[in-house]
Amino acid sequence: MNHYANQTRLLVAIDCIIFGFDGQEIKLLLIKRNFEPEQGKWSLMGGFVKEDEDLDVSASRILYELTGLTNIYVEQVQIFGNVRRDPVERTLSVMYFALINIADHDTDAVRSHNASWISLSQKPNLIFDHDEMVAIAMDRLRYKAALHPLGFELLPEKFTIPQLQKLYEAVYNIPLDRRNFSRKLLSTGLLQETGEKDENSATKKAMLYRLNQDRYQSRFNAFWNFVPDSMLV
Amino acid sequence: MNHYANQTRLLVAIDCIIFGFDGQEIKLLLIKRNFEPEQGKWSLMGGFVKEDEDLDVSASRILYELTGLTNIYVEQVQIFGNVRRDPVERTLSVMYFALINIADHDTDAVRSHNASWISLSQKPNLIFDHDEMVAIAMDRLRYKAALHPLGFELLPEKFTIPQLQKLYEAVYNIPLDRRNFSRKLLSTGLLQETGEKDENSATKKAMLYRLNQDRYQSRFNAFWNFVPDSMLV
DNA sequence: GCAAAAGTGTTGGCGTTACACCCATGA
DNA sequence: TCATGGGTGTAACGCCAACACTTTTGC
Repeated sequence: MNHYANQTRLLVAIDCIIFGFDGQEIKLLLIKRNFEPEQGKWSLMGGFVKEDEDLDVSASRILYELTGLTNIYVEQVQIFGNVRRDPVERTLSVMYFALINIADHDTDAVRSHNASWISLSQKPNLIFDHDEMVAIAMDRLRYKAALHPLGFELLPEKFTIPQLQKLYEAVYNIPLDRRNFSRKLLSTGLLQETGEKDENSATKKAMLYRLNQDRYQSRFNAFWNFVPDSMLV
Repeated sequence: MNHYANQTRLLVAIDCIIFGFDGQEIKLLLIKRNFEPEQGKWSLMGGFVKEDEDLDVSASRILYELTGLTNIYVEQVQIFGNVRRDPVERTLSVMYFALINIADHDTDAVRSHNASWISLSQKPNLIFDHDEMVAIAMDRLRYKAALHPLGFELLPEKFTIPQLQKLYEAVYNIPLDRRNFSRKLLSTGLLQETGEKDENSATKKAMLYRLNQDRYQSRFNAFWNFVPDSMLV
């Protein structure tokens, strides 16, 4: 037995929801399509899965093509499989979400793909079911970030607590108390002091921290709420 | 443009992790394969996605074939896509988990598929990557049940609080305090009294409740911890 | 010195835990 | 009437939201 007979084979694509953070707002990396179908419209970055390519590898390849980055944080969210989701031909789509630091990426690669960073609040309508994908990815981000310390991938390697707070405020669109946020975060023991300070500040310079990767991996499931319960209803 | 040229098409299967509860233990519905490949070994229930079938429909069809049940609680977990996960031929597999009340299902359909309910503690090794799928599904169940009131699908329509407690104890393999469990649960307002009592008990008969479906839907994300934080590390 | 941002302390309320106690049932 | 399991009460503790105060920096 070396193959399954009489079974349908289907096209399988990857679509990437790429989140970035510029210090103020959550942004999405979107492309204005200069190819068919739906040329001229906005969509997520995507591509077809190849014959000999694991799904995760495929997602990483597509992200690399657009951003020039390897070792990005990616996470499979779900697969979309409605028969008529792609009007050209039935295509399944595995949705991945990625978190990257906007400052890191390769601007040439982005430009050559006709892509741009667009804030969530100004997102245009996207093709197919891509709007729904973005909504689901955002929900996932909120859900996870409410329970786990998340989002370090969206910041520089060395970051300050106020920067991380800004990120959380952007994710949930609410203000958080500076003092409580800081204490809760430090109590996790996830941050290592670098001894340096943020020179960009015009006033008191905040301490720069680095993520303790080992502890982050091992204690990821030590749940932890950054957001008041009332937010999550 | 009516199709995508020069792209690989792939086999896509569904595999179902079917959880049940018998009042004491969490069980899995597994089949002893009387067909190739891997005839004679144990596996999850599965099947190929058809040409004109949405993924969720495909999962429901496969569950119906085995259990005779419709309107089962199913949830897509993730897609497995490693190139060599199926030794016969590359096959992607979309993993679904289902929760059903063991007492409900169609025993003839189960028997004709050579399937059995097997407690997690006695699970045999399964084919391909199905062991990994079960582990991931169990993690998902634990994760969700820690945050949301979950598992009503595993119980009869009318159930007692002690029954639900037994379920939670089985999911986490830990004892829970009867009194605290009961109060926490009632405080959610998710349970409606039926006025009836459980006649099966030999001692004091517990009150039977019914799930308030509307409230359950709308407040699912009102997070809620049944399990001490220490369990979740 | 002043405004603006960062860091440290203190409090009260609320939810959770860990118990003791009472009730219903059948043998 | 006793054993078993179900239901209600409560006190201590800990966490967290809310808010006051101090420190650093540049103009």
